[in-house]
Amino acid sequence: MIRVYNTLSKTKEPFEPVVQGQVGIYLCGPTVYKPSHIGHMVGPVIFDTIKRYLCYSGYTVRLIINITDVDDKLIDESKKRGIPMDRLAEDMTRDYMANLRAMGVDTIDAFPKATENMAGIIAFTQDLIEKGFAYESEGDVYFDVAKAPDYGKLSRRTLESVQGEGGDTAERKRSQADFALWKTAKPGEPSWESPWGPGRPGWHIECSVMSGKLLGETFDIHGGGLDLIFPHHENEIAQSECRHGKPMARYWLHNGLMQDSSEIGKLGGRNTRAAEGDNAAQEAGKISKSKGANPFREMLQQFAPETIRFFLLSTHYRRPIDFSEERIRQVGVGLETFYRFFKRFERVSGESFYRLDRPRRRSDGDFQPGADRLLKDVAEFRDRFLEAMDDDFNTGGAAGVLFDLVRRLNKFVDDEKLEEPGRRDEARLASLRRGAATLGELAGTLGMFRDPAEEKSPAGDALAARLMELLIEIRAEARKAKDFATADRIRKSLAEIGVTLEDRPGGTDWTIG
RNA sequence: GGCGCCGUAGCCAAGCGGCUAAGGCAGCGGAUUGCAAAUCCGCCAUCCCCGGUUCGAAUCCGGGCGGCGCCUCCA
Repeated sequence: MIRVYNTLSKTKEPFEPVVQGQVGIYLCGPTVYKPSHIGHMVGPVIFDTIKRYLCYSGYTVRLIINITDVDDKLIDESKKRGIPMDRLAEDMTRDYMANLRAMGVDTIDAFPKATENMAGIIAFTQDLIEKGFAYESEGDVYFDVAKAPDYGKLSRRTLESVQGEGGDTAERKRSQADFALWKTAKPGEPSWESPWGPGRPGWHIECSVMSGKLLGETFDIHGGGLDLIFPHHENEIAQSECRHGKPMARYWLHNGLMQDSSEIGKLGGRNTRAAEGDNAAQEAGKISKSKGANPFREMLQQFAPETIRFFLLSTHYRRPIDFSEERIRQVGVGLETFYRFFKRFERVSGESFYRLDRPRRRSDGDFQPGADRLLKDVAEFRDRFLEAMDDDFNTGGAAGVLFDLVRRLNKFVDDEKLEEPGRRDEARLASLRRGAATLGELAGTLGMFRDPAEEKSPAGDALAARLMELLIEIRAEARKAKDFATADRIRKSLAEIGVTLEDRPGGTDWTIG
């Protein structure tokens, strides 16, 4: 039984989709006006993982991420750069997609765009006007918040508390809390024809339109960053539920935001902030507002994608996560344990870990360990992993179990002395294989260890390989002759240029880094 | 000011009323090794503070202190 934390109820609830066995998920995606930074990867990686886990648990899952390709920020940026808005959006969408691919996020079924759904947006808006939930005003169309019966139920706000300043549209709205469904075009702005004149959609409407079109009027999971709860998701609910007269989504899942700890100041809320004036710490906190929000593709030069993915999954998705290069580096060091085991597995079994037949479904992986001590432990770790994931997708807890599991497998290889070729009988190898396949099965639900990690040693450098072979051979002869001075000199000199030697019963291995 | 989140070892982090408080990084012992590397074993936490509820609290309630998010078309 999977349980999920629902922002709507503020409690964990048993997960039951609208249609048995099928799940629809809508995740609010980026506004494509700038290259994506690491903060943009948090949601996709988490929901990609959630989809993997739900599929693993037997559900058929449809996962949608929208692309906002028309918006004030896009208009501003395209002006600044002197390129058309659609061209800018296209470029930035390509950047976003490339980053998702690098992160192993490849379970997204559709990326609907606002500009490709204008007819639906206009129809939706018109319908809201006809039903009395929205009104036109000088070419703009506003949602009449006062007409929404339970407005504020997601963010727990009262109508009085959301009366903003209203900005330059104040006099056109009935209430300051009303929000735009359609905005009339200013001269020179991209626009679409509508019953209210040329204009473009407001921010929230596209999500109501596209989620309804692709997933139905009531779907299962709506996701996004915590910062979207108000006003974005609140307004989506108001639009969709007023139009359809039924709940928009069953479960509202919100992920914590990436923060830049190097910029977090000591300042508190907005009052303090206002008092402090234009302090540098104004930029503190969320990485999207931070100077440290470097393009993600630059970060990919620095860290292995799988390391970044594991870093994002190392804590519970609802918690904020501090960005720090040192932390990502430490996660990378931890992952080495797995990569070394995979090599060890191949050495011992003669098979590639990555080619193992991994159970794809939870039910396929169930097994009776019988009297096998190793598999008994493996089964126990598997249960613990699944228990963590069942509990609101606790990837941090689940990741910890993976370390327990790999340690147990290493211990098996140690105890049974499988590094010694003579000890590798079929029974022992079968147990080890089963254990490794289980590790692959579980890690697969996190989208981890799907393909061999990039080798640090320069691939295809045949010369280096030949030279190493030679050095290792000379050293082996020296060791045999108990000439440890020579043997150690070789190893030490290699260490100085970053090459590590590892002596094993079956021979000597070398690694770079 | 309103709404909400968080505070567990040097750092990160799981834990959602009940066995000895997961795991990672760093550190320290030991096994193994000719010496190493890797691996394994072991050690390292008065759970921010103060009250309360309970047979029993890191976990629930109240109050402090500290940090953060939203209320500004940011994922």
